[in-house]
Amino acid sequence: MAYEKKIPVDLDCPLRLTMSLIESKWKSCILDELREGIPQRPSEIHRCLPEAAPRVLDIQLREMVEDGLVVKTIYPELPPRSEYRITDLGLSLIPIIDMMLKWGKEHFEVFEKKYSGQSED
Amino acid sequence: MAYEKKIPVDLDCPLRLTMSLIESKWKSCILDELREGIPQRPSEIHRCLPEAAPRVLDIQLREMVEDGLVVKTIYPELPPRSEYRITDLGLSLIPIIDMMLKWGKEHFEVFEKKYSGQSED
DNA sequence: TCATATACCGAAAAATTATTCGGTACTTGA
DNA sequence: TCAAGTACCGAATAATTTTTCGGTATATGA
Repeated sequence: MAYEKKIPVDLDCPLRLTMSLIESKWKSCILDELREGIPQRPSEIHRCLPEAAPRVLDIQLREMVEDGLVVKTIYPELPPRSEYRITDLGLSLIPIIDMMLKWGKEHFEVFEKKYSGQSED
Repeated sequence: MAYEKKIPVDLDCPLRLTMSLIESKWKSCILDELREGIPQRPSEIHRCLPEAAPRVLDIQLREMVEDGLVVKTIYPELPPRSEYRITDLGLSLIPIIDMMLKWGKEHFEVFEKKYSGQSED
């Protein structure tokens, strides 16, 4: 595991279970990236999400493999090559991702105004 | 604001905008609690979510007020009384909460097995 | 030879979020 | 008078997550 948790995930709450799989900073974006089912190399994912530190994507992709949301294929070549592909389990989260995407687009302006003067202190 | 962020929320990504409103540990549960539209006092919310530290609920409720997901009514009485009620904006997130609730219930067993030996180290 | 690209990892630092503790102020009921 | 309940808040601490930095190893092209 990437991060050792001292407090276990609360499995009694279905809401928190679902959240725990997608709440990390880039996981929802990764799922959105892989949604078409086309396998992508880590370097491609990095380029699609340039604001994310490559190390975080590594870590979050590995967690998503552990959670069964994506699968990883390693090709024994040099220079090294590997690919990540979304699984059926990962695909089953896409409707949720879509609703969040839709909601975010619809309510954009409200928060654009609200947080326009964010980092001035 | 409760926690001062040094890195601003990425408003360019609708997904991350939506996530930022609900990803805190108890916000989705609070929305689920208030979904019926019945105003609830902080102490009632605390009792409904006994695993949450009261202080966190205070902070997250305040953030949700700032984000316009709930409204707070303070009654100028003694002992003090106040109530939180979900807004239309908050209600518009309920379909997303519902899908996550549904997904979590449907995929429970997989993760129950996977994380059964979590806190043994 | 040297820079760049590939994929990955460990360790430390920084940032964020959650928790605990103690305090304010006033009321009711034992 | 004292305990408990109400609603808060500040500050310190703990836990978690993200970021940065440097390193491994090999291949290609300038």
